[in-house]
Order: sequence, then C-alpha cells, then structure tokens
Amino acid sequence: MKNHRTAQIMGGESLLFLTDEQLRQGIEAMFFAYRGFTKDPDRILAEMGYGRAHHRAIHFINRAPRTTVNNLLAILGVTKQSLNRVLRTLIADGLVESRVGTQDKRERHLFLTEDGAALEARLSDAQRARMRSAYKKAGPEAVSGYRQVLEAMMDPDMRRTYAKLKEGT
Amino acid sequence: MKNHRTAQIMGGESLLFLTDEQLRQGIEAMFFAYRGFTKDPDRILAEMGYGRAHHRAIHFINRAPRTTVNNLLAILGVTKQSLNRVLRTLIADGLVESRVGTQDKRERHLFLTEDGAALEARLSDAQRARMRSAYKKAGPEAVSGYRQVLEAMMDPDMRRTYAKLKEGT
DNA sequence: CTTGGAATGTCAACAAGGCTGACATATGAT
DNA sequence: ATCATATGTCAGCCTTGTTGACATTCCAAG
Repeated sequence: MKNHRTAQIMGGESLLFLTDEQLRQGIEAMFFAYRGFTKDPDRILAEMGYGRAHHRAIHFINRAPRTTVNNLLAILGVTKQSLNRVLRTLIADGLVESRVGTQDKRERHLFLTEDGAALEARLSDAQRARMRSAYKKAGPEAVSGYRQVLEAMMDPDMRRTYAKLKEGT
Repeated sequence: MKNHRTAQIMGGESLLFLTDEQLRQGIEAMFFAYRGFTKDPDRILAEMGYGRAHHRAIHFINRAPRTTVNNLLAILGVTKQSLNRVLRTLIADGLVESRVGTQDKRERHLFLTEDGAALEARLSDAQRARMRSAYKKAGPEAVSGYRQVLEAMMDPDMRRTYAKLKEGT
C-alpha cells in the first residue's frame, strides 16, 4: 500500500529526486516557518488588542495607499464584512483614514494616518528583522530559490496580485 | 524620515543587497504562498466538516505514530483544550485511536485508524502535488534555498522540532 | 429621466479555533 | 502518603472567518 513515488527534476547541472519524504519536509518547513514569520508582529499586535487581520490591512494599505476597499478585499481574500470589521476599528482608533473617491464617489480610498504609519513601521521592522536574519543565514542563492519556490506555490490569481505589487514599486 | 536601510550579504560568489523593499517582497511572498499551501487541503477538509486544526493533528500523528498528547501539543503549539477538542472529534469519528501507554499509563499514544490514514493520504496527496509542481517549476537549486531560508526563519524551538522530525525518518 | 447594477456599509447570527481558569482523575515518583 | 505529571473536561471569552439581508450612493445604459 505504501507507494513510494518519486519524481525527478533537472536544473542547472544537478538532479533532484523528489521523494514523498522530501516533499513532506518542504511542507513541514512551511508550517513551522510560518509560525516564526508571524510571531514578532503577533506579539506587538497583542499588546494593543489587535490581531493578524489588522496587520494585514495595515500592511497592504501602506503598500498601496489610496487603494479601494474592493481592491483590498481581492488582495486579502476575505469577505467585505470581515474586512469591514477590522477597518472600522482601525478608523475609529485613528490609524486608517477613509476618503470618498473623487472620480467615483462610491469608492473609499484608504490611507494610513501618522499613527497608522508608526504602527506599520513597528510591525514591519520586527518582521523584516527576522527575514533579514534568515536571508543572511541562508545566503544569496538560497534567497533567490526561496522566492522562486514560494511564487510557484501561489495560485495564479495571487501570483498576479503579488507581481502587480512588486512592479508598482 | 524614509530611511532606506540596506544590508549586504555574501555567499558563493555573488553579493545580495537586502533593501527593505526586497525584504518586503519576501514577506509578501510568504503571505500569498501560504494561501496556496493550505488551499487544496482546506477544500477537502471543508467537504467533511473539518478544518486546518484537524489536518495538523492528522498530519503529525501520521508522521510520528505512537506520539503522546503532550508531544503533539509541543509540536502544534496550542493549548491542550484546543487540541483536545479536535482529537475528541477525530476519535469519535473513528479516524484516530488513543491507546493507554504501556510503560506510563498516564500517557495516551495516538494512531491513525485505517480511515484516518485514508484521509491523511488524500490531504497529503493534494498538498504534495502542489509542492511537487512548485519544486519542478523552480528547479533543484531553488528547492535547497527554499528550505534553507524557511529553516532560518523558524524559532529555535521549532527548528529543533523540525530537525527531530527529519531525523526520525 | 429612470432604472439596473456596482461599490460600500451595516446588522444579525453563526462557527472554527484560539485562549484562560478551574477542577477531576489516574498514575508515577519520591 | 504525598507531590507532580499527563490527560480530560467544563465554562466562558476573543478574533476572525462565514452567510444572508438590506440600505445607500452613484455611475451608466436605455
């Protein structure tokens, strides 16, 4: 019953055998690494009574200021009700500002306030510090590979979204 | 105010400049990739009224059969109440079996039943398929880099846990 | 100008899955 | 005999996701 499938892939000069065991290690690496990935921001957020959902909203509003609610919904992949609950508290707390669209007045454009930007910076600094340290430990070639595999792991929609964010730098 | 920190790392022959922008891309890659990572299992689990928590329990029981509840708690990083809720349903549904320890009768050793193993295989197949496809797209060198960066991103505790699971193959 | 549809906001209800705290039970270890 | 450990369980709370329903505003097509 235990079928020990293997696959082979070619690249550069070397050959890689993709046993189920190796694939599983890649899966578990993702699981454990994601915990580290979120840990530092989570700690900061908990101090202030926020959660990861707030971080995600703040991150992408900072990333693409003037973004609309619908756009943010597409990026985050949650329902508008879920996002709205988060945005409401962030706006009430003065971290996010929502401005009615100039062309299309149905749309709301989202911005970080000074306080919002300050929190974003704190969260980003923490998360980047870990990322920087991981990159340094692993080395430049590893970094490139890391990004390639993650990009290949995304769903096409998300890959497009990710690419668009990269370009619009 | 916008301080554009950069760092440099050396590896092999090349030089990598770690701008905040590059670090942020690494962060967003992680965010979007994790969605892809969980998507296929999530779909299967939803069909059966289970969630990610069930998947994680099933995965690690399969990975290390005979594991105790306490051990599983350490791996998953949740409270016993949270895990117990999940285990209770899995045991009630006949996917997991809990046997009293032979040496230390306080301990419960966990196993997948035939049905549990079947579900595990279905979930694993789906998740591995995506991982395999990502690995193939990215190539062997990328795979190695992917694993190195993820490992460096883990907290020390989790890195130990991850390493122990790798060894015990 | 009217009407349909899109973008947004909001209310209510619910579920999964975290958490804490408290307490019970069985067993091992001292 | 006592204390610590492993586990289970009850109760209650929080965040964050979901669906469904409905109101408002406004663009655009007829």
